[in-house]
Amino acid sequence: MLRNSFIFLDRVSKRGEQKIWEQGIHHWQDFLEAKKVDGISNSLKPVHDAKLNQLRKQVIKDNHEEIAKLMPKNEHWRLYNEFKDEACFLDIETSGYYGDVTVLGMSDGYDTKMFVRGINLEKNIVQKELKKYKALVTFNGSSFDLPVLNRYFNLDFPQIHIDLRWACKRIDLTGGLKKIEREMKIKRAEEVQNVSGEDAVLLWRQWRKTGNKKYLDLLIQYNEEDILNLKPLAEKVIPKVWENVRFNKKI
DNA sequence: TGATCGCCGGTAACGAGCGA
DNA sequence: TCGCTCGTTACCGGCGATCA
Repeated sequence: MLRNSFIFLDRVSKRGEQKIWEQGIHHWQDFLEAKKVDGISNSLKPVHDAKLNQLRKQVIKDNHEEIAKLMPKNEHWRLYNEFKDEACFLDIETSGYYGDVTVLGMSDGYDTKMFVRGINLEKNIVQKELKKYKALVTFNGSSFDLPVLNRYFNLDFPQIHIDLRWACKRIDLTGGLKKIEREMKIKRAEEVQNVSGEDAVLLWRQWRKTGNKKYLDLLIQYNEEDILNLKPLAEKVIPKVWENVRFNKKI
């Protein structure tokens, strides 16, 4: 997917990328070997060649931070296959509209780690955990989770960031994570099937008020379900988005 | 090589929609 | 309800293709 992409080249739009593919140039190597590419001026071709070589080097070095900078943010989903084994599926709960972070869940797709305010949700612990990953996968994280975490902990996120909300939208999947999960037939544990983001706020308040651990456990389970479902969602959605882009079904 | 024309990308403004 | 980002649209400037 990554090595078939040309979208990161200056003055190459989605339509421009289609035109490159239509000329039989499907791979970076094809582009580098071509003496002339229609739609690319002779003066721009060496500039693009240099950028492709630069990106190729960063891929060989596995330098995810540089790759993240070179690829437009809204096209980071194209890096999923390259980095899915080093990706962190992440979701947060807060105490209200853009309030304090109460629960932070991270998963590598197999194991989950939960961080709870007042227990183990501390900047240095979170920072250390985040550093293990080269990519972050969220739902609406670019608008919510990452800005909130940034404000709460003053953290930077140099990783590749794949926001599944926008990947879903490209294949006409809208309406929030829970609705999309149902449409994609991704199951959620019965106990938290009817829990919403607003309920998560209430669960936190109940836990703080009563000290009854059942509220906290349910909140943690809800967050855990969110992050565990992000992986199957990415696995289902990203190949479909690529198919749309690659075969010009919808760009 | 220079002139012309048309297309395409960049940018700004605004709206939509999602999270808790 | 608030804050945020992305998508859409319109406009403008620049680039590329073509021709003489």
